Amino acid sequence: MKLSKAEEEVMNHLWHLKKATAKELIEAYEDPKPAITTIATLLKRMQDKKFVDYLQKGRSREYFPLVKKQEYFSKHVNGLIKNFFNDSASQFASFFTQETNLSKKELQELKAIIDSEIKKK
Amino acid sequence: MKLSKAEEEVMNHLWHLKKATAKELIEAYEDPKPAITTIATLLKRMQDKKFVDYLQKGRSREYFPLVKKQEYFSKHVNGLIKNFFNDSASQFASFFTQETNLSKKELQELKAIIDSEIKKK
DNA sequence: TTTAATATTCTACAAATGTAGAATTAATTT
DNA sequence: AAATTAATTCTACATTTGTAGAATATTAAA
Repeated sequence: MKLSKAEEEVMNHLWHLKKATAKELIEAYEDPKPAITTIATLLKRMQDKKFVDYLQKGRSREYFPLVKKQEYFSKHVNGLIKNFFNDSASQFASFFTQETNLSKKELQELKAIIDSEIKKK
Repeated sequence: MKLSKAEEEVMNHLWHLKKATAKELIEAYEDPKPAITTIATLLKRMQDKKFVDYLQKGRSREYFPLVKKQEYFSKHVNGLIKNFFNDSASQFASFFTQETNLSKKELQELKAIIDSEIKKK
């Protein structure tokens, strides 16, 4: 199961805030902010899909993520890789490295990360 | 503008084949293959969106991509990065490196690519 | 407690998507 | 030429998505 675009945006705010009410989520949006009922609808759908749950706090609900960004995202990336790069992560990686505009500094950082990953193997 | 999931799949086959008729595209699918009318619908929608065009070849049409995979994909990735990593490609990169299961060999290749990218800067 | 404010749910609806049968057109074979 | 086959277009329809007003319930303020 996957979140829709609009749901992903909610989720993203929620990951960031860790937990939040509908109202707080709206605040996280840029203008033009969506109607609160829109957020409510999305949250309900997300709950159906088991991506969030909530705790009743006073009169309102405090939603929280049921999946970690990492988890969600790694699945997402894997789908992407499968879809576009015939399941070759390294093909994707090299593409990525060449196409995104990483600065020299960022590339060096990335290299360091890769080095430490290599050491782990 | 973006392609839908199903359209992306057609596009992917098309990038691979370079050019193809609806029929040839279907062959590229795994079972259960979609109906040819489904492919036709998708191709027409993709044409409306200016992602493909065709040349009439005898009785049928030979479709070809109007956008390069690279182009399409780099936009796509950038959207993804923006969406999930607050526009930080390096954040995405390090995530990616740690989350996907690249082998030692692949990591070393990646490192080499990064090195050559660093040199270019 | 009447009223006002707030939160949540219902209902709605247009647009996009996935999917494909029916109809039509064009070419090929009898 | 008539019948068959193949390609393309039309039409259709169920789902999913984005969006939010109307209705309802709950709580706080007057």
